[in-house]
Amino acid sequence: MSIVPIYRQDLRHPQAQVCASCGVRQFAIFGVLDDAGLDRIHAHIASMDVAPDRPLFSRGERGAAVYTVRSGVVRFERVTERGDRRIVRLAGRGDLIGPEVLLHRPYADDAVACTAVQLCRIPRTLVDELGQGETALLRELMQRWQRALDDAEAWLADLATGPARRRVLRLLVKLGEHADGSGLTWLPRREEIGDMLDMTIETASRLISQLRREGVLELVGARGVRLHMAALLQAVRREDAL
Amino acid sequence: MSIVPIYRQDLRHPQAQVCASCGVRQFAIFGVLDDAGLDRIHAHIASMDVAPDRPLFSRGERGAAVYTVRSGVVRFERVTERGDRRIVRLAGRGDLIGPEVLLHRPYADDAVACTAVQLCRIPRTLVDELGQGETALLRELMQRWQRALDDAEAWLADLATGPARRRVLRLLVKLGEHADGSGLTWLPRREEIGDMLDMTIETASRLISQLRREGVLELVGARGVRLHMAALLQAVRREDAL
DNA sequence: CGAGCCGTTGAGGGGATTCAAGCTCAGTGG
DNA sequence: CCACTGAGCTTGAATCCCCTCAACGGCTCG
Repeated sequence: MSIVPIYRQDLRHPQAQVCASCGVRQFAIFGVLDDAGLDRIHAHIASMDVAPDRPLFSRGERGAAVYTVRSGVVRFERVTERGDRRIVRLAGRGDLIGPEVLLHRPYADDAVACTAVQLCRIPRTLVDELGQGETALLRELMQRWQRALDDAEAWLADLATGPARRRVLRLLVKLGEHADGSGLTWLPRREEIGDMLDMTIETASRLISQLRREGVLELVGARGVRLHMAALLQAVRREDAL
Repeated sequence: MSIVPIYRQDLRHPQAQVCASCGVRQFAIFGVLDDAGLDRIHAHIASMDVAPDRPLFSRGERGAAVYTVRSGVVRFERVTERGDRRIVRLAGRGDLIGPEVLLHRPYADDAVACTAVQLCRIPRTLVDELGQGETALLRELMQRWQRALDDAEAWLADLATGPARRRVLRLLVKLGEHADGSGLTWLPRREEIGDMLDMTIETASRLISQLRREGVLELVGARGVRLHMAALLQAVRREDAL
């Protein structure tokens, strides 16, 4: 986990304009601030890289920062009382991670990088200060919260319902939302698919193989898939039509 | 759905001090306001009653109000693309319903009363105005959002995981949280249990009957249960211990 | 009293799990 | 260079849980 401070004092510094020109600025929490607002905060924000399968934080931990995802995919996990893992949500580019620390609460989930992940680390105190004056910032925060809630409910309705094949297909659709231009995206390990969809690794494997044979997807390397969206969407529709 | 305005101008009016003395005030969104703050808003807040199985609002509808639950249980539903209903969350006393309208968004779910429900109806514009000055109110709002998010994820981890018997047991535990003093609480119809736990009404019925025979619960009237918590919690533990 | 809804229970079949055996492939060290 | 190893993936066979289909009983209500 490497941390790089983002300097902006010296505008000629190569990283000087990182925040202002950040590609995800429009998606990120500080998108509502003008350049002057950014000037007040840039020095406190750090850029971070997290390697696949590395944890960002753990449930119960009392953190002092929230994060914005610049690139990559992060998963939120919980351990059920039976002792097995359940993945309850994914976050991608532009999503806010760990807003509960702004309320001085411990993190609600384990957060783990799925792919290589780039983050902006935002100290809690920074948001506390800004929140005094900037109502717009608070509104933006509420937007994020609502989006997360919506994602959670959609996950429940889409990925926790119906037979295994249907759940896998819907997961693929959701993974497709994080794909790059060519439809190439991250494919979880079979065990992770199992923890997302509440099924065994064998069932997950059988279904992925079956969909590969049907031409819905193509495995690319160890952790990659190329989704053939036409075939995928058709398969989903066929599944939903009874 | 009956609506009763809450007056406070005339302190001798029987409903005059409803807001100030409201039993759920500490749980509700305006708990952070002092009496002076309450004075500015009470005239705009209406008390509402909703009968069981009556809708509060529908997904996609552009509402102009949020609600606080004073008593009763409300469920949030979605219709999956396959066309069947999925209940994604419950809300009880003190919970905030429909905060997405504060962001000028349509309601995210269908909301339906499970039991008889008492609500406070709070117009969006009121929160908008207050939000300008009262940062404390915005913070309180964020608390609600985070709680809802946490509930949604807990629902996923608890009620969408594992074999049917386990899911029913955990649902009973969750329903027990909304119970009155004597352990008497609302029991969903078999069909509703099915929509919560993704199982058929037959499976739900079999398991409820089985638990009744085991002495975990007692049916009381059409929609009531008395939970025997000791036996229930023991059954849950036995389930989790493999 | 019949109609309709809701809940219960049974029998049979199907889909997912369990148990088990190979397979692929990257990394390691002889 | 290549066997060796282990983790992850695949596939098969048997079992079991849950769904499907079906019949029936209790209850309310017109």
